[in-house]
Amino acid sequence: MNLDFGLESPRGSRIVVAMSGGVDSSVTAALAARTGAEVIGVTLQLYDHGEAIKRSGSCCAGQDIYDARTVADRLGIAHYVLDYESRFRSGVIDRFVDDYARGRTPIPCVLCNQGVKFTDLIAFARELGADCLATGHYVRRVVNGGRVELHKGADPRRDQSYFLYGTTAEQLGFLRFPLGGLPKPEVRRIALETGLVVASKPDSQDICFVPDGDYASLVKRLRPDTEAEGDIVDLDGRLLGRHHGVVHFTVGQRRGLEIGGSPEPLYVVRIEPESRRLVVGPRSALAVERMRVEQLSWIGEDQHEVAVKVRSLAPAVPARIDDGWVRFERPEYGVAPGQAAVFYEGTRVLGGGWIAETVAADPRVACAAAA
RNA sequence: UGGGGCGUCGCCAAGUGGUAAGGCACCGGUUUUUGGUACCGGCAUUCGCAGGUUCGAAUCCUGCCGCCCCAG
Repeated sequence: MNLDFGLESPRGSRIVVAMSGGVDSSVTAALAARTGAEVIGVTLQLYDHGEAIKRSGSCCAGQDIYDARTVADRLGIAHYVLDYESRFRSGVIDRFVDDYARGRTPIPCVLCNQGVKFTDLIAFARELGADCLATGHYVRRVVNGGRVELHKGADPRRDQSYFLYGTTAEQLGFLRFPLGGLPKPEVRRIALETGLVVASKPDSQDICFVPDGDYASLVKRLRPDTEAEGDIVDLDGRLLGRHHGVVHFTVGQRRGLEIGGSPEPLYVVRIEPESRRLVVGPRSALAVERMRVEQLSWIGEDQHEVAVKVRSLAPAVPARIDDGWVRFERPEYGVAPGQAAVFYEGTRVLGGGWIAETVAADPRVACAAAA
């Protein structure tokens, strides 16, 4: 286990640890403390004073902040709580909501990591005179010659590299991910051995700022227009039914259409926010042959032949990048605008960007899109 | 109110005397630091209604109701 955090001499160094109040970041703090370095835990208060207080296992609010503090006390390290609510609101929640209003499918975790967590928190850590910022992400930072690389976490079921593709080389130089080489059970074991109160706390899941997974309520509250009803049509434009707001749907989605009677399942093929129309079709209509990716960011050099992930859980598939367009070697299913495309070479993260538009493999669908 | 056809779960639909397939939808679970997907499980004591025949009917008979088509 790499316990020196990549520091010349841990003793005498200062490590800031981002503590969410969960098991992973708590163990990260524990490992940092073991090095003998001076460790400062920082917890970001990101949203919602009231509602999340009783809810545990979310991240960065109420009970979780309390848990982080308890762990910090246990470890005998300093602990700060930073109020980042307003920037989280504008940098993550507002964009999340706007994406839905535009018929796209947002992925807030990427924005949160790139903005609030890394940009802002790194700046704060530097102000504190820290030598590095450690987080509990399951990714690996590999120093290869003079170059710092970002790799997938060793535990394939835990890998979080998809959410971190936007990390810059400069940020990577300052970051440390001590859990990247560990399997989750080992992390829990360390938590138990260290006597952390969060040792058996459930893994967080869903969107952290959305209580009980009901993201639609939040979006509807902030953008009432997203709950306007609309038509559900097939690939030929025939009316099949009505829906209760585009906010409830994402490209590739099957459930919730409430349209029965067809011999095979129907999936959302396209969302047209202006007309509030939902175009649905069979699974074959979901096949995408290429997609346009915006705001490309590269950790290393850019490349053309890559493996690309279009969602967090999905094997990376071979593709070729040309001028902002990514062509899949084989059609990929359920590619939703608004999601991230992340490029890999083996376990190494090359970079990524936002999926802006897709071109269906089935010419019928492409035609319908043009119409 | 002449002729023909049909009425089985929310939708589509098998089953024509032996004790209600399947698909879609829906619901639940599993998986999961995004949304979704996928997978597993649940889902008609009852076949438009009422009688009758039979050991036994969704399946046969009679009547009624409803819908569709073709003619007028």
